[in-house]
Amino acid sequence: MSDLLERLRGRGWRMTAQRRVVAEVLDGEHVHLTADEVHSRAVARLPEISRATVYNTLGELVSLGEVLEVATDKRAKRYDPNAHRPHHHLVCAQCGAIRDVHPTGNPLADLPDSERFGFTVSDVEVTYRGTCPNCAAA
Amino acid sequence: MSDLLERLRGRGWRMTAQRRVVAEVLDGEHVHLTADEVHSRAVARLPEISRATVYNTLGELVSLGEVLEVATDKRAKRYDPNAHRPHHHLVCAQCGAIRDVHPTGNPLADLPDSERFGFTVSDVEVTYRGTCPNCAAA
DNA sequence: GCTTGACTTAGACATTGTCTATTGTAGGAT
DNA sequence: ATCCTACAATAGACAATGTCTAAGTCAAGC
Repeated sequence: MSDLLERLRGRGWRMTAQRRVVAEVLDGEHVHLTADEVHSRAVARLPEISRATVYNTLGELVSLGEVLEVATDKRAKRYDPNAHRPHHHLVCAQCGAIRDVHPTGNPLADLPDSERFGFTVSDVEVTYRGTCPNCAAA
Repeated sequence: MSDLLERLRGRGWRMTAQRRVVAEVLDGEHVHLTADEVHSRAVARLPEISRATVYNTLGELVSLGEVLEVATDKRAKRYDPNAHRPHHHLVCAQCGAIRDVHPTGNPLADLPDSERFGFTVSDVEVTYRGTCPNCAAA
């Protein structure tokens, strides 16, 4: 994670207490947090940090490719710090729990040219849905 | 689409002007509309229909499995009337245009048991991202 | 043609995200 | 070490999307 801070500094990021805290929150936690959850945790460490700053910082991290936005079908976007290891997601349809998964195969290769409609396809996102053990037991 | 209305009546749906209009809007259009777009088009045919009714009706159609919710990473959920033919989506990262696509292969088979964490996996959603011809030209 | 419970309505409310004008500050220049 | 300045942070208004409630309306069975 100091890796992360180093990389950011290397890219000309001005280092501020707020940005450091946001980066630390993302790094310390392996669940995928919503922007609001990031804000709550950031406030715990730096009470005067504002919502706008958290949103701005998350947006910058996404632009820089250090963090991924994940749109499960829940309401809020989630932020995934695991941007450098490609992976997909498994989501519990009932409680919303998320796990990172690594399917075999390459879905990009499964989309024939005839199905690309002239698009330049750069990325695939695979979301598996199901029921987690906890919810199945209930 | 009268198919759809038949099926719904068969399931004990009370048929109202509002519900008919929502079903017609979804059926007549092959783009994936947001709830708000559905509302706008419904209002054009039935000016006094309320937003809440459109949301309720869409939610009911989703529960009944007649329509799918699609969460691209845009802000609003989109509603996909094509629920009975399995397909995935190709999204333009710039303008948000969506196409239905039919990749080969079966992503469900690509998720080994060891990567399922005890979940009962029932569904996969694949979203390809890229740049559409229009945006590439610009 | 009644009755009744499901449906619809308007609009308040909730959640998530964005923008703006102002104030603060990191980091280079002196 | 101090000063400058552009970039960053702040509070809070605003916007977009979605949910809920209380009261009125109507489809469908009798």
